[in-house]
Amino acid sequence: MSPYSLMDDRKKRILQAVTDDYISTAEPVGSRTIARRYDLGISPATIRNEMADLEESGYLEQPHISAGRIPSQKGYRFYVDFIMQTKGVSDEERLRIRRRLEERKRELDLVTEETARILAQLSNYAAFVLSPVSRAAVLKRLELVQVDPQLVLVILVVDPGFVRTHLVMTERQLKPEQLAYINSYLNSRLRDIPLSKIGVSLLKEIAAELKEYSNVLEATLEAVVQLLEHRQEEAVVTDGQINILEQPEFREVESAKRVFDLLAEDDTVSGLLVDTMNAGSIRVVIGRESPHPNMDICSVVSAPYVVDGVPIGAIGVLGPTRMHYARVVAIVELVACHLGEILSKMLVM
Amino acid sequence: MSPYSLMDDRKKRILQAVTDDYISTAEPVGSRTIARRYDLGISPATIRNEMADLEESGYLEQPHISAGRIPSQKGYRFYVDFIMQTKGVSDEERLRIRRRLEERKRELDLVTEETARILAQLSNYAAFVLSPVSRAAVLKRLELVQVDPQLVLVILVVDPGFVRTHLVMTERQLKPEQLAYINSYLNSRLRDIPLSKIGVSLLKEIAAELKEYSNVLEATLEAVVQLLEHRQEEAVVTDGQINILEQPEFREVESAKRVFDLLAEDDTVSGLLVDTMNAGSIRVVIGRESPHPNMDICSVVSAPYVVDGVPIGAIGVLGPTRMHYARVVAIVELVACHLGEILSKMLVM
DNA sequence: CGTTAGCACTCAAATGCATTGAGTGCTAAA
DNA sequence: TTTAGCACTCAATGCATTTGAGTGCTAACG
Repeated sequence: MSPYSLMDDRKKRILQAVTDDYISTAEPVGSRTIARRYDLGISPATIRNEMADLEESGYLEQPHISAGRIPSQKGYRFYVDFIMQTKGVSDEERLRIRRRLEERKRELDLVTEETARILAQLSNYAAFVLSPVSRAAVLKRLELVQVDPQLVLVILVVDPGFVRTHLVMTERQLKPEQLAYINSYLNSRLRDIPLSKIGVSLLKEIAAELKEYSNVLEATLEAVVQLLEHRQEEAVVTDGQINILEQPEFREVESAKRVFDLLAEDDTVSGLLVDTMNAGSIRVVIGRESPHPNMDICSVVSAPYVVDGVPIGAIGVLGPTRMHYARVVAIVELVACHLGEILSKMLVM
Repeated sequence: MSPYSLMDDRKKRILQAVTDDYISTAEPVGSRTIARRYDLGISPATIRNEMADLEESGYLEQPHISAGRIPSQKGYRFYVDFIMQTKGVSDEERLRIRRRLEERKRELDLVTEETARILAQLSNYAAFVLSPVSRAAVLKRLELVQVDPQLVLVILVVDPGFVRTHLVMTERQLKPEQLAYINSYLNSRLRDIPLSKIGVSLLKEIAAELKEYSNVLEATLEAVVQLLEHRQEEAVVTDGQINILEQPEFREVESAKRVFDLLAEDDTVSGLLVDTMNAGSIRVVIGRESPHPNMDICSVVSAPYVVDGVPIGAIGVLGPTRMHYARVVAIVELVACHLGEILSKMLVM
């Protein structure tokens, strides 16, 4: 028997009322309150009966016997899936989002940072952005520049969208012709190769072919590996952690600390975002639905962003389980959409 | 009359006992406790009398009339200036610091991040690092590389120690000779010029001289300005904010939030570090000695780090006024010293 | 038969009050 | 000058009481 078969329309409206009210007040909601505040045309007694049913089937729970009800995990889940209507974002806000992103269009890092900031400000929760990684990303160019008798600058240009540099010490200075030769050789071997194909083995092969320059090359190629890895590490940008402290459920420092710990472990957050990216659609993870123990008191709304129909990253908002889902879902969806559009302009180059 | 004239040796020892005890327990200290825990050879009554004197002259205060004493701001100041002995750091720790820094020696950003992390871990407070900026920094090289028909990569190499890149859109593709010409011209004008001298006026002048390429140059030079500014913004790296939540004085979320707000405003922290760098020596700022209102419940220990005798940056630790000054001062001094040494190896190139 | 009113019941939170204990200042004795 | 003794203060603690919002159950109502 599906659990939802028990859910008639009136129960739905009551669950909605309880959830809406609890989301905005953070106080358990009683039957009287609902009868007063929401015009359902039924008496507190009837509401009590319905609430008892809802509790029995697991959508509501009582912190203690003589308190009002609050939504359970299952209740939030039902609310998110079948009840709430995502709240439209005002045109003005929409415009502001777009404008702020446009302004930062120049550099990829800045766009992701700005996105995180926008999300945090709009949602009033903590926000994070997984930087765009493209499976199709290719090494566009690899350049060595002698900047000093003993220093070579390695420049990696990756398409779509980022540039990394690294300084390498060399023992002897290379002549310009030598450098030019190495450059053109490296580019002939590596240009337009997908990053995923560039591994230690390929690089070793190249080093062997150019072994007269092994001196420079070893360090250089090691740097290449590092740079490509380093990018992965850096992939998550966070903002708005402070907002966590505004939430009444985190008034006790203990619980706040658990959330901060959660945010500090990059793995957890980035894993979640990667999952969302792969899933390819907006996701709402409520409390213990996530395996992570510190997540039990939190929910996360996350969405991938898409360029040319391919998800290349994801964004997310983390708040208490009592999260303003309707609004946050709308915001996350909207921001993800704008971000995708902006990036598609930037990355198609 | 100097306030210190009243401070005989016994008073000093009592102030030390009170401060040490309060620093480790976070509880107001009474005369009995001191008599028991510290072997001063005097009775609680005597201690009471001395404490009354110390309170009168402003070194101690009472949270309420029937509680023990805690050090006042002035008390901490005296403790820091005249009483405490900075606590040696174990050789093992010393070695670990050095090794961790050595590992990250490759890239400047990584060194500052690692430094912040080390400081936070050792001190158990929040830590920050002002990235090295050298007044003597010069633009070592400015290179334009065509990476795509419509994209030019601007590379800035600054000595000492960092590289920035930026992508610029161009309307038409430049021929290699043209690019080479621009490159060599720009380098002839800008190479080895101190960053502080590179302003809008100089760049405008150059743009005028090369006005046949104004198309590319405008965007490029604008990017140069942005990059040099952007570096300033990014200058402070922070770590260990979570440690703040461990401190009993921040158990109330309100006060924790004030500190987080403080840390979130980059200006405050970076201003403080810049001051320290300019001052050229270790500084301890206690509570309201700082003008910033949210600092009243905090203290900061900060020290410049020095390359070739010149302070080029600063590091700092922020904790509650009840900070473990002796230990933190030792740590900050030590880390600053190691950082300076590591950087001098990196930057002299 | 679903809905509502009434009522007894529950329990967290707030309130009031006495107790405890760590701490103080003052005074007088050592 | 130091210390012992003593009266005093006051935050914190514990405990009983009250309050009030909320519930479940039952019986009456349309």
